[in-house]
Amino acid sequence: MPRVKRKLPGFDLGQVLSEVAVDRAQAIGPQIYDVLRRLIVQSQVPSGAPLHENDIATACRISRTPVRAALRQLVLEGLVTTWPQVGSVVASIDRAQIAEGVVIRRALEGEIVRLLAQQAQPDWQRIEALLAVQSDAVARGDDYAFFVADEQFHACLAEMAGAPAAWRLVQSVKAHIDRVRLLATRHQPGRHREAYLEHLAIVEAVRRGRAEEATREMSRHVEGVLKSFDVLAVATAGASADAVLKPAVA
Amino acid sequence: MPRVKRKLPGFDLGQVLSEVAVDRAQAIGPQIYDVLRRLIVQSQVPSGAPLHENDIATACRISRTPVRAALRQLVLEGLVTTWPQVGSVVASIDRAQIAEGVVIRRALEGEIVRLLAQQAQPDWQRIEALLAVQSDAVARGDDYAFFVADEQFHACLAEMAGAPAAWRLVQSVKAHIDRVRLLATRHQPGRHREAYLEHLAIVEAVRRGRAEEATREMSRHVEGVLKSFDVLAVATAGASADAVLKPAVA
DNA sequence: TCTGGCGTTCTAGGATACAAGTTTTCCGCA
DNA sequence: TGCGGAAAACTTGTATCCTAGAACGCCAGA
Repeated sequence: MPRVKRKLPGFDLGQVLSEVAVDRAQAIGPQIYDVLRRLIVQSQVPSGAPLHENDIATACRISRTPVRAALRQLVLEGLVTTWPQVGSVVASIDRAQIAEGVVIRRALEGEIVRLLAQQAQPDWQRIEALLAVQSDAVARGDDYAFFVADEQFHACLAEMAGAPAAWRLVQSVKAHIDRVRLLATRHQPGRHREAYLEHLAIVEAVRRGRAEEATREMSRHVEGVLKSFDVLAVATAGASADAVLKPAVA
Repeated sequence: MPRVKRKLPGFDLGQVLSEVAVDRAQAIGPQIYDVLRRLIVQSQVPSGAPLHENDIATACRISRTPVRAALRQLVLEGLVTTWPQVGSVVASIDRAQIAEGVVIRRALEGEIVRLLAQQAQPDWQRIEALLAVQSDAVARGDDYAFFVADEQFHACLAEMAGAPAAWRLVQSVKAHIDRVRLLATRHQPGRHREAYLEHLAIVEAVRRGRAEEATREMSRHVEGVLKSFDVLAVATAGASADAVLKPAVA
């Protein structure tokens, strides 16, 4: 079995990338990185899809050099797998990785809300505004809007806790987790309302200065993705030979 | 004032790199990354030293391509700063960054020992062996040997806890912390003995299954670097215009 | 039909060439 | 001597070319 398929049936990377407009006045590498990362996280480029440097370069009308830089960074994040002299593919999602991501987020974001509850003087207005956006997104059933607001909410907490580096680390594991969350969304109609309520609980605990409670609520919140994974595993079982999720037993 | 000095007085990168032997049978980029990272962490290439792609490439008898790959990765880790069209330098060390590194390590490694104390069946023989090496290094006053054994000790804990991704994240912040520790070593003659005793305390707590105690001991342990930073700040105050440490007020 | 070997084709890695932008240098000039 | 300012000499960023190695496909042989 080849490690990298030439083409993934029913998927055309060139078509997905054809609308990408690169700004030649800015550095190209980071732009390609941003585009590819977003496409992978939102599963517009599915697991196992080949990411050949040449294909991407020609689709975006640029050379391979900035494409290589972007792919290397995605490899470091674990979103892409590259086999030397063979090719690159979008990494598949396995449960162990998600589970460890949960451990990492629990540790880091738990610490973030603990710091917030203990010492910082949060900008409540900003948090309230983000919660309002989430509430609105839930009411409208706009999953993508909720996803964006959720990202901003967590980033806001980290920023107010004065932990920018911690947030960068969280982001690198959050990418994998978000892939699962976004894929599972349509199988979990009520999940976003749940997540919103968990956010409320976290904020309430922080507001009252209850560090331990805030940490506990954050743990519960980030652990939610494990359920999403299992829902997704059931929903996609046997759906396709090119499994989105890596089999539990490799 | 230039953002990147052409040359740092009293320092010759070419000389440091002249002994580097690249294995043309392996990928070159990762080799250069490893070399540069080690040189920076061990302060054999000091803060502020220029890292021009061409200099490195010619010194190692290779092209700029793999050098660029290595530098990009070091930039992501925060060990190198690159200004577009201007140049790259070894990043300076500032206290806020170290402090946040401590927070991150406390969160992640605290979680690691908590997991170990709660569930895992650690390989005590391996831990004991590493502790013995440390004890030996302390007795001989071999700072570098202790550094290596310390790295292995922490890596061992993470591995046994089944948290390889968490360990990778720890490593990325540990690099900055190690720079401080290694620089401060000669100003803190008893520090390694202290660190060894802290390791013992951590292991003892884990062995007894006392998760909270293990976490607390790990916190104390990783916080030690803040003292090292302050010792170093005093020792190097006014030592040089090209400060190793970034001034508290930028 | 299956299998094994060999040549073609494709891939990423590295080297080299060129472009765009910044810093330094140096010369005319007051 | 001090000061603009233009040009030279750097830098990193991008494009293109070459190469080693892996996978595919064809074909001969059983």
